[in-house]
Amino acid sequence: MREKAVKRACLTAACLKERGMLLASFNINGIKARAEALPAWMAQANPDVVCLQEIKSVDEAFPRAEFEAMGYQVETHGQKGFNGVAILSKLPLRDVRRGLPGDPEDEQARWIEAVVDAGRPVRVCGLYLPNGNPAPGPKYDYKLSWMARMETRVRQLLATEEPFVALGDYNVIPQAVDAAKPEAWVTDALYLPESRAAFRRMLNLGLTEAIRTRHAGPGVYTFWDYQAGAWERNNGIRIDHVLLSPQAADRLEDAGIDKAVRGGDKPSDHVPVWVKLAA
DNA sequence: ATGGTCGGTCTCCGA
Repeated sequence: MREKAVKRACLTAACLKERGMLLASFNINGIKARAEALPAWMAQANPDVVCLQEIKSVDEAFPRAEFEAMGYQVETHGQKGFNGVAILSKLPLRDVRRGLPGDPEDEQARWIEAVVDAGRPVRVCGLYLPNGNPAPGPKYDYKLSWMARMETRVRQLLATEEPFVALGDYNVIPQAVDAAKPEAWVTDALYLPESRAAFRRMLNLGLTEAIRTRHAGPGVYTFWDYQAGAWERNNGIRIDHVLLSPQAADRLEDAGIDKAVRGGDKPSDHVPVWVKLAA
């Protein structure tokens, strides 16, 4: 334990080469409600970088001091009541940007990015993609236009040929295998053909869907509804994703889902997903 | 076959 803590505190190039970089994403469904479960998971998983979604908090109300005391730099992009994203990092962050470009009228806090400036730098994009229900309707239109804006940003970042990771709650079930009961989702914005096609278009630009590379197959989910005993029945969907640019994918060592978190005390309806990159 | 839940707050809406 003690040895591990010392290792984690070490930011030299030699230490990074030895241990790589652990990046995670967790839709916490409210920072206040997760006041115990989130620090407990972080203390156990010890991610270098974690992107949070649905903090449901303004920046001033986010308990930053608690996470700073755990060794994290805290960058939030919050709003009152809904949405809200954050990046917490044990490694130094630079070039922090809040908001998805492409629509100055969009006031929803769903995108934050920053460059992790340690060893070989990696840009991290933390995202909370719109749910889009009910579909059709204005919320579905917003989802699809948001995804088009994200594709534009992804194309810009790909052109730099610098490694980046886009991780978060995508609110997209990519394939039938990613739902316990796909037939129940056929009219849902998370599974409609346009949503899936917009997600696939980004993959087809050359991104790697990291979780699928390690966990292909049925029964692998990241979200279980609070209703109807979904968790107990493993009636889940896989909607939290980690997409890697080609230069980040070169460094992929492992990827996973911390499924057990869903069975803990006062859980979010999502669980953390993570990737380990070589330094 | 069926009902059933949270979170933040806008005591309803979003998911």
